[in-house]
Amino acid sequence: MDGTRNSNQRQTILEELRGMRSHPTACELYEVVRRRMPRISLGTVYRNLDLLARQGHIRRLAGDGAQARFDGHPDDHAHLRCVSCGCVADVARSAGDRPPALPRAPAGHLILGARVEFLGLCPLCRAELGPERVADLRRAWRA
Amino acid sequence: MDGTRNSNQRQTILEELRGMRSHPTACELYEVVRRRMPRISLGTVYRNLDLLARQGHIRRLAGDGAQARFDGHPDDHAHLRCVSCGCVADVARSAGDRPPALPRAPAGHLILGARVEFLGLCPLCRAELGPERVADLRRAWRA
DNA sequence: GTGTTTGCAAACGTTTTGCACAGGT
DNA sequence: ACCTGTGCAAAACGTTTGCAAACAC
Repeated sequence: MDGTRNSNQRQTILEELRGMRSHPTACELYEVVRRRMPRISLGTVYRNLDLLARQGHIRRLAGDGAQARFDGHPDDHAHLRCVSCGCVADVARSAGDRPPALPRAPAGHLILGARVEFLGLCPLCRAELGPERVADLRRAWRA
Repeated sequence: MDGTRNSNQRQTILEELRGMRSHPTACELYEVVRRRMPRISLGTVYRNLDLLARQGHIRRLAGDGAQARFDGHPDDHAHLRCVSCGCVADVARSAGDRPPALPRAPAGHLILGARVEFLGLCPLCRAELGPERVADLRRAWRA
């Protein structure tokens, strides 16, 4: 029917990812899984994360340039990404907000959903930039 | 005051990026700029894209894993990213939709705005996956 | 003149891939 | 038994960095 089998490795990777509330990179998850399966390889972790993401069981958060991060809890929280350094923080989802209406898909495409990502500054970058730069950014975003 | 100078390279990179409606990767932009400045180096393109993004003049779109893409028109259109292959298509912004309300920022953070990214399937991946897989994805996203 | 920016090339870290073998069904 | 999944290591890829020379101010 499907061709995909339930390997121990895949199950363990999924369990461990589900078990953590953070958004680990592939390497971080590799380290965690390795505690239960010392002989697992990094390549296997990558292959399975890719597969699981394609099947929609987990979500891949694009790292802002370099590392991708993975989210085992696709639906409970929103993310706030620092526009300066790219780091990600969780944002509590408030009661009122609802997903944006889905637009009509361009020809041939299919729209499944929407992801809202909040953009801003983390404490470190905010301090590093200083008040003037921060004011500049606020102005730029207001436009 | 600022320390940054207006190099020819930086100006050209910004002009070319502003001149295109797509979301080129650094390499693609490098190729384009090279037609005007044959001796420019890829490193310079990266350095300037990074600088311009930090200053808020352009926006870096996190590639869904690998390449980062850059957007010279920060505000006119929404993006539809294929959850399978990661490619990006433009979506016309319809009149009704407005940016989601901004939540309270976690301590120390500053929220500047929100980006909505639609997720779905491009025509190629939709065909490649086949009706059953597509139905699975629809179900997974409805949850 | 001073300090930023560039070109070049080498280094870096992440991700992917080829292959022989192990493992699930 | 068949064919998918794995471990391993090497390669590929995007991106960053060190340095001396070039340039903007």
